[in-house]
Amino acid sequence: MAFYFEVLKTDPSGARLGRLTTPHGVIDTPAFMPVGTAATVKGMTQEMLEGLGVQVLLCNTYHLYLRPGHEAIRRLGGLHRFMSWPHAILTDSGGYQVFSLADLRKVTDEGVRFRSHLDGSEHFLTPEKAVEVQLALGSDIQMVLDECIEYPASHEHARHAAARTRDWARRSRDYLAAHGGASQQMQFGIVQGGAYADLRRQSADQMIELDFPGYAVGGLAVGEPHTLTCEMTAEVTARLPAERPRYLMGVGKPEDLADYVRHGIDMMDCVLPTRNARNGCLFTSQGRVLIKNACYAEDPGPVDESCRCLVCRRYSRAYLRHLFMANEILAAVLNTHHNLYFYLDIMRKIRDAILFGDLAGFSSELQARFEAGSP
RNA sequence: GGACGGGUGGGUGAGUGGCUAAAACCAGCAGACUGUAAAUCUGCCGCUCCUUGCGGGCUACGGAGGUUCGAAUCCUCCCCCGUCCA
Repeated sequence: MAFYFEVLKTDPSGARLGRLTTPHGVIDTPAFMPVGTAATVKGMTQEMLEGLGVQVLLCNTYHLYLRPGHEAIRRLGGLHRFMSWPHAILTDSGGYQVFSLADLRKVTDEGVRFRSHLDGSEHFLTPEKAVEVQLALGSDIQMVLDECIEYPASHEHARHAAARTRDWARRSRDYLAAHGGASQQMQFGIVQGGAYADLRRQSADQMIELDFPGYAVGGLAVGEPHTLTCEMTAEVTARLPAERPRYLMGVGKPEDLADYVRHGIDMMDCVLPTRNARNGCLFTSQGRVLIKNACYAEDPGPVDESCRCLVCRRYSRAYLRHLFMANEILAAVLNTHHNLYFYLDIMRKIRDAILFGDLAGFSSELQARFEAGSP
């Protein structure tokens, strides 16, 4: 079996230490997946990512379908070879673009009509098409097309989106099976339901009924309070089968990662470490450092005293600020490197904490540090 | 020496009588960023006062005068800068 998920240890909190085996390597869970939307984690080379210990990347169906085109990538030997990433890849379905490109699309039961953000051309993304594109890309894990909605949203709207997501999930599953893809790629169903517990439970049950090899919780972290994100997540994970991986999509802030894990989450992804890095926001053990702040102009110290990453070991805040202010490309590279290291380091510590039975302690320590504010 | 052109807030540079503390961009200061339309976006950006308000006062478009109810904008002289001619 090319895919294999095992839970090695379960914490009393519900946190799980696990291992997801894919044709392109093992993923130690709980795992954080850097976002490489357009087949690149902006600013990072694949070698750098490997050096950081990244085991799985997230890439995007919608973006790669538009450019360079999934067929081109197929002809070039698939996404792994195309982007020279021999490790695991999870592809998102384009469901998030239903949310983020709300002005450029129209959703119907059949699918989503997008007007390309690149050239205005029209494209119709159906659940089947999303599966087809992801098959062409050859990712290890593919996501079903879902309808991610905004927060706040009415119960009615959330119910409709969840129902549509369920229908799309069924179509996605069937399409993959009909094309013999189920043995090549793991397909995750996505639970929706907005901020409504009853809808979340219902959506979870429906996804379980469809019997996916893995499940995702989508439509969260779109503006709602963190406690609500946790509540919704808990509603879902309480019902999901223990032996299958759970992926909370699009989270989160560093200080919140352990909370999600404690609610039974195995996988997460987020643009925060990479995007914020490019915008000059560095995550540290003492809180956020906005490196462009004037107070760092002549600060010879490292970004984070207690960080062991290459950037913190070698460069000063003053230098990083200079690079940022001067609009140097290296600023994005170094900042991204640090932030990803920071995230992956937290995940490492989380896994250790589960192993040693002290996740609660680690979690509150994380929260406390961030509440203390910026250094 | 002469002829043109030009001197605007930290910079570039709009603005040719009131709607102008003065466009826009840059620089600077601060903030945001959660399955990436993001190396993006937002706010502030003369000084000052307070009852922080589409609030008051002061200063400001090379300098000094003047015209006008009102001038960065018109007039006079002066000082600088550029180009060209001697």
